[in-house]
Amino acid sequence: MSDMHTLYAAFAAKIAAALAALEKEAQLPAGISHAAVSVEPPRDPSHGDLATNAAMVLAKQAATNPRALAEKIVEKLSADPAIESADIAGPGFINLRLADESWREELRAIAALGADYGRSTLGTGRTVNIEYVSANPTGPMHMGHCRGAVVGDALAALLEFAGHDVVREYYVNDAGAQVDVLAESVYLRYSEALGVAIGEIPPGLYPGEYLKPIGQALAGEYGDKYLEAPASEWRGLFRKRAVAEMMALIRADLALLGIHHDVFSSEAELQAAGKPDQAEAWLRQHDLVYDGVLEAPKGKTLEDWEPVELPLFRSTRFGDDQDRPIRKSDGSWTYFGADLAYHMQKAGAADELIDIWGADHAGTVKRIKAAVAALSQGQGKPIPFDVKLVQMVQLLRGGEPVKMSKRSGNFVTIADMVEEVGKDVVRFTMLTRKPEAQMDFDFAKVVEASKDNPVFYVQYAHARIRSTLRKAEAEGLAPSPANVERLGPDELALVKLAAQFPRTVEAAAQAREPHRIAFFLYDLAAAFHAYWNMGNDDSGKRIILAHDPELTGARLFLGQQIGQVIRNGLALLGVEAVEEL
RNA sequence: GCGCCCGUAGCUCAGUCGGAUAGAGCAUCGGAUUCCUAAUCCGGGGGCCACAGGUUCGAAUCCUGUCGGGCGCACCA
Repeated sequence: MSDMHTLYAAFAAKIAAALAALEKEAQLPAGISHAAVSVEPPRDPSHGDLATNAAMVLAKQAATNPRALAEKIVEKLSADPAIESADIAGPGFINLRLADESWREELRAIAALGADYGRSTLGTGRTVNIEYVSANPTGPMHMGHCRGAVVGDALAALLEFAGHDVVREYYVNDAGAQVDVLAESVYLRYSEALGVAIGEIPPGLYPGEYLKPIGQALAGEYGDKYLEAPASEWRGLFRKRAVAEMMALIRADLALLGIHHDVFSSEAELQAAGKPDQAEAWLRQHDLVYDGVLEAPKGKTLEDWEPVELPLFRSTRFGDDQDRPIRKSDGSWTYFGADLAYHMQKAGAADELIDIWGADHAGTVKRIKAAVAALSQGQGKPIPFDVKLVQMVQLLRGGEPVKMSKRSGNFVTIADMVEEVGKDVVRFTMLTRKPEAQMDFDFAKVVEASKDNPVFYVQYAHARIRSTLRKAEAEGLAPSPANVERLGPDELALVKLAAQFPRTVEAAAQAREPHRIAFFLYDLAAAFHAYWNMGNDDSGKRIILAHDPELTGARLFLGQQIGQVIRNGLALLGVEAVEEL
């Protein structure tokens, strides 16, 4: 389905046609760029329904002044019956007022497209791989993972709705030192299950209770077979088993948030397949990796620092502070060394890559972007690659910071959080802020069902609509498009707002900012609540009017479509559109 | 010391590839409920868009610098 079905796109096309006609008549020079021409609703509704800056941005190239050019454009547009008026305002804006029928047509379009209203062809034919969460498989998901998980998931849904093929991917870091520590921690629980007194968990190991069941399961399966055995005999087995169990735990936590990935990629498998070796060989051939010694860090003094020769990637060529090691001194891969190979693997099956990272990894963005650029260009398939950084969330309860201690394994888990405030509140709250700004998450505020909480506000608007439709049905009244011409200005104003949904989807997808959907829904809900309350002051403005089934049908139809748009938007955010509150 | 992110109303935040008189919620003050869900609505007050320069027809938005907050800064991930 073409995005030309939406009203804003259709009028952008009309303006383009007017400009083309002027070119043909040599009123405009041919071949000038129209890229800066925009068609948007003016901030002030009294200016009209649509405004374009075409005359202002083209005047210089056309060697004329904006108002003179605007007059010519207006002349062309005025011929269109869908355009009721076209006026020139301010420095050269062209304000258009559309015929009411245009808005009624859009209302019918919402009904016809239903759940597909707002879907775009923007990304058709492009596969985007979006990697998010990728938490280490060493324990349950905690709050530190939550925002990135929600933002990544909403972005994936948004890009999909905008026409892209989307691959939701999770990188399982099952090859580093941390999973050996995990294996040891599980071994301790295994011993414990066999009756060994383990006492305090030694520092450096994972102390969480969640490892106990794995130790017990292993004790049940293997008895005391590994109790006296050297680590070399059990480490691999325990590691593999522990990672599998942790990933099951993590998937369950993600499911609580409504998040499901398409692909889980294992770092260990990547290394076993020799991908990092291949990348290193190529980089060395092209003098992008060399053996060298790093300088001591500047900002702080490290007592145990000593110079070591390592294979270094020349990230300084790409604006990084220093070159970065791809292997450790024992020959094993650094995270970065494996990660660059991993990104090439992803690039093989996608046209674009997006990573969602926590802000604490900001320092590593330059090196990975540099490596991906170098490798993908060198291999003849340069790939757009975007790293979105998600800022920290400060957890509060009634204004006081929630204390967390990593050492004791005492942290706020996602499971706790979803249980306490609910999936919808967690998701919506995380999406009502732009990701690159820090945010506070206050348990006390967020569960207040009315005050500070936009989730309920939007859901309430939807619930009101559904409730009205139920009540009307009980009275034998049904929504109908038959008499939409009886809808008045207050009602068409709602349509005008809802009609911005498709362009909001496209703008949000292009900017990769799912939070714009959340704010749009808030505005639409507010407009509906205001409309609703008109019926409190003037009973003639209520939706259900027993004496006038035709007008009632038209208003119910309007409400039905507003509800549809709210549902479509909430679906992108992964928030439920409730029937009642 | 260096890098990245942020700085908009008392508080929490929006602000469309630069566009017309900078918006919303909370808080505060004043109103609306015999009536489709008042978990809602209507109205008032509240701003040197951190500061200083620059770019241009036009800057909260782009550039430079300063100040303030956060995050990070050897073979951790």
